[in-house]
Amino acid sequence: MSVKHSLLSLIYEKPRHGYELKIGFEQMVQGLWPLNAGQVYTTLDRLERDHLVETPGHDKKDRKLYTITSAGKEELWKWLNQPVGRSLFKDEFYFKFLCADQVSYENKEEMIRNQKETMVKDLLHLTQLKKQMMTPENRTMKLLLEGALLHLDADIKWLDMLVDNEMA
Amino acid sequence: MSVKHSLLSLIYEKPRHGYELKIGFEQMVQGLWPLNAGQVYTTLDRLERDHLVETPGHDKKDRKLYTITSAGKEELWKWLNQPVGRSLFKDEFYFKFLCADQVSYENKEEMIRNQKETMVKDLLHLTQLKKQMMTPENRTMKLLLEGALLHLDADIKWLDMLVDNEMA
DNA sequence: ACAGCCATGTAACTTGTTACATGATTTT
DNA sequence: AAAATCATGTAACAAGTTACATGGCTGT
Repeated sequence: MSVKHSLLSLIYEKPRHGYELKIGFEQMVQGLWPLNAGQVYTTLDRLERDHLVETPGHDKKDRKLYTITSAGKEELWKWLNQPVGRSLFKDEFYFKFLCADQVSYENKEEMIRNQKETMVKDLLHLTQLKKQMMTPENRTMKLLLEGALLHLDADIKWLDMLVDNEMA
Repeated sequence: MSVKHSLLSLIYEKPRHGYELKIGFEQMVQGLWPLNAGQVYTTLDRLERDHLVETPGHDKKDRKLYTITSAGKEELWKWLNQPVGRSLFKDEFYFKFLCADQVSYENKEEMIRNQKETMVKDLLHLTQLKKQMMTPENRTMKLLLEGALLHLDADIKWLDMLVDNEMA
């Protein structure tokens, strides 16, 4: 969603080199968002091009150290304060369902079943993950997981409701 | 999220020309997702390049008529049946909040307040919209809106919970 | 005549993403 | 020595998005 801004966040914390950012990112998202290493470098190139980060020097092992610029900080604050919108179609499933309606899709029930299946899997996975969040530095992640689990609960109920409605 | 597939859906229904697709799209999403006319044409070019649509002829007013190919239909069915994933970071706000945590953002409360504000606005807007969905052909949209409203309710409550938690 | 919508398109750019290449260092 | 991980990068593409140009048609 915004690899770019997450890298800015990590660099803001302290100057880092490319690989360190990859590791930092994965820690931050608890491996829930796999990131191709290459993407770190392409994104860093673009950040540097836009003067949001700089590379004033290297570390002892000659790895390029990225630091955030003042423009970079501004961009980061701006992004953080910008509310996210597009309530209805933020969730792609709504959009898919609308398209299915448009084409009078005959397989809506299977579609819903598939969606529910992955959501139930996610529910279990995130529940597991939440259990592991016991230290204070995991407090935020735990809050997010709680939010996500509430979402999933609601979604699954809504999908059940949809099925009832489809059969009527 | 997938303009491409929505255009396929509209073309599947019946052959259409570019502008008709723009109008169709906007009707479909009830204007909730503004679409630049140009995007229709760039997307159509790419669909044609990938042999998902064809332009076998023109209509009376010499407008290119797009029709869906069998490959296009397959692609559409595939997309419809593919469940959407990435539960946690599907919602960009979660990700933002994580980044805010990473940088020890001091303005979390404002961030949350801003987010809540737009969500409340959305809530009102979508509630209005839902009231207008009275005809049978609006049945699906009404269901989506109900889902989205449940989501918004849950989100707003969660945001309130976050604020409490931040102050503790 | 003029405003406004109908209609089509292009050039340029952003972000995300992958596949692949390459070599160093560390662990087993 | 072989395997794994550390580490950096490039080329290419997908999808979204915008600004802009252009001209026709329609109603007032």
